[in-house]
Amino acid sequence: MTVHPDNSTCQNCNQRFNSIFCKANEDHINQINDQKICNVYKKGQTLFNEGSHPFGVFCVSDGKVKMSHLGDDGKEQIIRLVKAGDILGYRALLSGERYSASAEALEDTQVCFIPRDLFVKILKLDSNLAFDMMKLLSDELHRAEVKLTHLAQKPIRERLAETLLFIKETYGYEPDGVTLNVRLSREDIANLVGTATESAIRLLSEFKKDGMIDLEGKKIKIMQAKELLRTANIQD
Amino acid sequence: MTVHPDNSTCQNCNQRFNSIFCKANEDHINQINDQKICNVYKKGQTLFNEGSHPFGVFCVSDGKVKMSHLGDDGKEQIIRLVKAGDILGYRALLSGERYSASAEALEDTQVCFIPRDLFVKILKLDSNLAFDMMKLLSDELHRAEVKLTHLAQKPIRERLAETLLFIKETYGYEPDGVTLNVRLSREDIANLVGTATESAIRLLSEFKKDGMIDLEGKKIKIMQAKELLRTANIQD
DNA sequence: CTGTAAAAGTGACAAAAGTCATTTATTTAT
DNA sequence: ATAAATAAATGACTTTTGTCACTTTTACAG
Repeated sequence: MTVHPDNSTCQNCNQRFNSIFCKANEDHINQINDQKICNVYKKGQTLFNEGSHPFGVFCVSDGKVKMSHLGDDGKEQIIRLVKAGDILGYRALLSGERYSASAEALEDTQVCFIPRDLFVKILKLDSNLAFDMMKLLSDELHRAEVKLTHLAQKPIRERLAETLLFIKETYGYEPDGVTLNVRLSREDIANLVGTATESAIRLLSEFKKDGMIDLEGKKIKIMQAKELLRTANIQD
Repeated sequence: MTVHPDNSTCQNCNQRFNSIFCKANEDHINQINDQKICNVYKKGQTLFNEGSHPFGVFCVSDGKVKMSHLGDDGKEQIIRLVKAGDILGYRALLSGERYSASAEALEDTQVCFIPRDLFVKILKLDSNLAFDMMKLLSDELHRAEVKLTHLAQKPIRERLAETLLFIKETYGYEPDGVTLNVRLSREDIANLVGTATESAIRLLSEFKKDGMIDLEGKKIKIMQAKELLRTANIQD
């Protein structure tokens, strides 16, 4: 991971005006800056595990993280993809519960940890931040409810197409304008779609044969976004 | 529906200390009482529809409501069961979006409408309420994520057992101590489980044959909760 | 009441998706 | 650079679940 000297303070963080703290006042930003603990997680490393206690929230300044539940039979279900500027770990903290999901770095990722008490204090003092937090939770709830409905009602083919578009929305393209800007294993893709790895592999091959995508190892290129959207069959 | 004269003010509402407003101060309760608009919805009537604008939140003082998404192919997915003491309509309001779900009374239901501006104002002034709201959203998000995982990974038999236990948790039993205190159509049950109506019917019959439940029209009696729990195969 | 519509229930069949075994390719560590 | 481990791909097969057509039962309006 590149070292970002200008990035080591919250004031100069490249996500300063991109995160939920964008509207926070200088005083609060300074307090966060004083108490934050920065950390780099290598690809595959775990930020926290399902079942452990939350002691604060994580703020991602660079990198990518997946959050997942372990199903009752040990199969992973990915419930969220986290990008730079996002925070994570707030759900359990605000519920007053242990983590219900695990978080794992998808690539080398730079994260600042904000202690619980400070986060809660600022949330109490800054009602705008509290409203932004409620909006964030409401938006996530919406996403979860839509996903839940699609899992119950849509065939895997449509869900895979939707998932690819979702990855595009979340992480965007590489400079070439077609390659998804993240490397996911076929298993991760399957765990995002909610299907068996083999089924995901087969359908990806079909999508390639149909010319909608192109596959080069873990690189996925979106060749026909429109056709993919049609395949996803999204009406909302 | 029985008329509750003592129930017509928030101060005397039988859900006064059961709702999210239980810790609100007297002044705020008085303001809510002054501005609230009470209404009775008959069974089958709609409180609001997916796609329309939220102008406030609903507080249920008596009755039961289902909230559901319409899937892309027109099939309904029930995403929440609402009981007396619960509020509804807050998700869209806090997101600043239109309703993403519809709400329909499952039986005659008494509801108070709290205007948007008042709700937001009190939320801004009372940080405890704001935190309770964040907790509510976080809990709902957790529920949605668990449900999403189960939809992706568990067979319908397990999900139906889980759904019956969920209905029990939500609405409890009638005085006999075994009959679920709500009448749902087979279609509603299927839309809660996320399956075809015929599959739900078949499995309910199996559960009855196995002695776990008893069916009398729309009455469902839980005969062996433990066996049902084992069938649900829940590890968390 | 009683006819009509809606809901519940059933069977046969088709489609979708998962599982298992095996091969091939790609990483990774030494 | 190369062996070993891990991931991807593929085929055959099974299981699960959905669909359609139909019968029976229940609810309800006139």
